[in-house]
Amino acid sequence: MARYEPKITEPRQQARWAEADAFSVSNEDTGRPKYYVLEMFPYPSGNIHMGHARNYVMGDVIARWKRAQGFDVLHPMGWDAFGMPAENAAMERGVHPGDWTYANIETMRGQLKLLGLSLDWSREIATCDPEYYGQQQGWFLELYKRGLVYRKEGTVNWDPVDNTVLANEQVIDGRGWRSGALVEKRKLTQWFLRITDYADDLIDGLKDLEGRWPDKVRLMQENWIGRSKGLQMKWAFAGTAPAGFEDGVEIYTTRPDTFYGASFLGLAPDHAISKQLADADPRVAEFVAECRKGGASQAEIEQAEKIGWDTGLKAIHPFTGEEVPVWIANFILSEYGTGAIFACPAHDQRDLDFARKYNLPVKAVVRPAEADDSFTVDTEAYTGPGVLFNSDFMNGMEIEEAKAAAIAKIEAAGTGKGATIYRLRDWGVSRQRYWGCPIPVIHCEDCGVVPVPSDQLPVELPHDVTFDVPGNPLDRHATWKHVNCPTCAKPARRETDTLDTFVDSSWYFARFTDPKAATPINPAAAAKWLPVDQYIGGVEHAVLHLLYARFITRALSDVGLMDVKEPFAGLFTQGMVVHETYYEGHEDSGKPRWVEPSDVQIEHVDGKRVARRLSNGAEITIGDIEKMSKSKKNVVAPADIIATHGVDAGRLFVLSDSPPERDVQWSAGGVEGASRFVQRAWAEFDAFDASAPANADVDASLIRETHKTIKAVSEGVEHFRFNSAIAKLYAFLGVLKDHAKAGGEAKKTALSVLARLVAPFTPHLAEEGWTRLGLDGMVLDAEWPQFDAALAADDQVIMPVQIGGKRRGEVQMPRGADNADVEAAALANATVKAYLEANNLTVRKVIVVPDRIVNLVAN
RNA sequence: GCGAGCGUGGCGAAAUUGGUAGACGCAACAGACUUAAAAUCUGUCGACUUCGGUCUUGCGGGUUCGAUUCCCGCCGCUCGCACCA
Repeated sequence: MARYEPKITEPRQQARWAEADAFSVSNEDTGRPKYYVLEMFPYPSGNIHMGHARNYVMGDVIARWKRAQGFDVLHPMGWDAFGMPAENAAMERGVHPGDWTYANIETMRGQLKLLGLSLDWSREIATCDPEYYGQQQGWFLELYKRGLVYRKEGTVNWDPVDNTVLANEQVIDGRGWRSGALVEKRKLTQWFLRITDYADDLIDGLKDLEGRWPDKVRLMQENWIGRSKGLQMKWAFAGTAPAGFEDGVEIYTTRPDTFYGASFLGLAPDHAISKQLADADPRVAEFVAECRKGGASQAEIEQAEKIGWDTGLKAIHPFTGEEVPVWIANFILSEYGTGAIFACPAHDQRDLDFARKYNLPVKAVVRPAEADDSFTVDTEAYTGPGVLFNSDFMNGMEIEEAKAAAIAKIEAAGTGKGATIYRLRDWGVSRQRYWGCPIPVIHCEDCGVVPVPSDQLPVELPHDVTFDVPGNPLDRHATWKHVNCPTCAKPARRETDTLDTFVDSSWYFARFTDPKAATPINPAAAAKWLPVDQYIGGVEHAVLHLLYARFITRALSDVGLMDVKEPFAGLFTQGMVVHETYYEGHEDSGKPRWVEPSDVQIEHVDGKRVARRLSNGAEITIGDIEKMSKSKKNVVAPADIIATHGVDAGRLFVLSDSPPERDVQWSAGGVEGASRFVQRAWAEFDAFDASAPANADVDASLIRETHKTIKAVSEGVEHFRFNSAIAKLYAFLGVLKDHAKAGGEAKKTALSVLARLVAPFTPHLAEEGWTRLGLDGMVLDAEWPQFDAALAADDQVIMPVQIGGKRRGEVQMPRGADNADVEAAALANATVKAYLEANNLTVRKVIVVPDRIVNLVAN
């Protein structure tokens, strides 16, 4: 028997698919239902790694499976091609970012094609292509016209390593999401997109995604948007008010029920009043400066002590008329709410810590239902449910009731009103970088901000730029920014900021529906294909890309460019590919020398795993299992696996070992197991003998097993349980082996089912098997097999007999047997009888779960 | 601190309306084939056992005829947010 040679068969089948142009899909109506499956497109960093491979293979399984079910499947691929690494390469190696990017795309496209993915390459796009970003500039100006884009001076997050501004979503633990540098605050005039206009809709829309998006991602978005309902109101000052605050100071609270526990007013150090006082008094200025010192990292915030400054100002309590002091406090954020609060120490831990430190009053106004009015608070604020007391008109009310009453009273007085505020900030999209989409506006001294006329789009990046000094190459380019104003023709200045690359990826899925359209989006094509039915990618984009894309989809629909609300009807977040690490030296000493897996051999000594370097035999340390990364050298390249085991084995392994949402641990043994599967499956196809006679007994059993397998694999694929589906396929191979004597139609059907069921996972093997069976055409065009429910279940079932919940015997019964018959059989069972007698038990009750189990309750 | 998820053999894991715990794979061990090794094939593979059984899904309780699954309380790990009023 010939060994299966992936090196020969895989290129052969890929050539057949290419010859047939099998994966190009038309926008014409075919009468078939549509299905759009998309994986998050890659940044062209240089190589396709195992993480990419797992992601795209998952998408390919879905795409091939849906195709077999008769759908028109759109499965495109492109490149998220703008971004900092290209500029870093330019700085380090003197190559042009564009040249570097396009060379990487070339390499990676070749690597992707090796994977045998059912991709429609005719729709390929790269976001750095002027054809793409020019259309992006087009819709950007549409949003500008509608007021969804604006420019303002504000405090922004400045990444001192990448020399650019970052959006809030891109700052993690106070550090740049890409560079890891500590982010600084700077005042700059920047472009913003009004994502906050959509805050409510973005939260409310999450409900419709229930069941199709992971709960975790929906929750993260909800928390990120951070909607809270409360009261915004002014507190008047007693005596002289700060200039401009004669009406009082505006505060925000979610706990208006605790008004009577108010102890002081707190202002953020950046609040306008704080600044005014700081300008007048150097001691205040010094205090404010002190507040700014604390960093933004976790540890620093946890340790940061609450500090305050008594301004000497007094504010008037809106209900009691009493005067309360006004403090500047470091724990109050200027960016949230109004940057000012009223503090109720008894029911807020931060306020309490502060009040205890500065000896401010602590008055409890909410008590647990079971406590009485003597309830007080010591060092722990009471934030639980309860009843109001010490609160005049609110006494006896529950918290929610009291909130409503307090808001109503303030609204009646006209000093404030109920308000909903959000944690979400508008999206700052200006980047002071070269390799991005130019913001298509011109600054004219006379006319102000002037959009570039549409007939002058795209605004293309200049090619001749230098990276020898820090800063924005566009800004220092000799000629590019000097243009004449489109309105008055006077000399003017082109905007030199480029757009955040997350803008590029916020609409690419729509562009894929007609990537050559003369407008950003072809409405008919978008209507045909959108939303994306199944989107697959990493969970790290839960509040970045996935939130931005939902926003842009809504915005583009609102300006009439398409008509879609949610871009991704279904989302799946897949786990990473991880690998053991190996090193010489001590990790603790800071200088581990990482060793590549290809240079490592694992031995078993006294039952323990010991690693040795192949090259010199030295014993080395086995480190943690971590995400594959170049820095730790625990990388296995897809191309190497393909060369040694073939694509199909690699595809099978990344899906077989762990549930798709969990990390999968790459192992040499694991992929060898997958490779064995491919060989064994081929052996079954290859052993097929069309002339072998039918064999009634064996065939009947094989038919049953075949239908069971169809059922299990179909359900596994449907519910993203690829590992379970593959386990069933392994088991089916065992069945085929056990039924070696089967013949005739039953055998042929079983094998043709095997070919179709493995096709999403190991498509090349499937085609080879299909051809070997003498079947026409390609598996690719074959229908997904259907199972017969009656045949997918055994006609005889083994039912365990439990006594008191412990298994004591079993009876074999026909499927669907009457409970009475089952009970009789169980009681008549010799083993069961013997046990009952030996333990002197009498059966009191019998529970029969049809086709499952019998439980005898006895004593 | 707040929120969410997870915890099952030596390892990755199955067991989705409460019904035979450990499917399938890896590793390991034994055997066959081989001059030998690899590959391949066959078998064993949760723990203890007086071979009758007993115990076993992080720990402790509870509900139930029956719990990996539901409830309560701990312990541990992972992820997200983090002074958000």
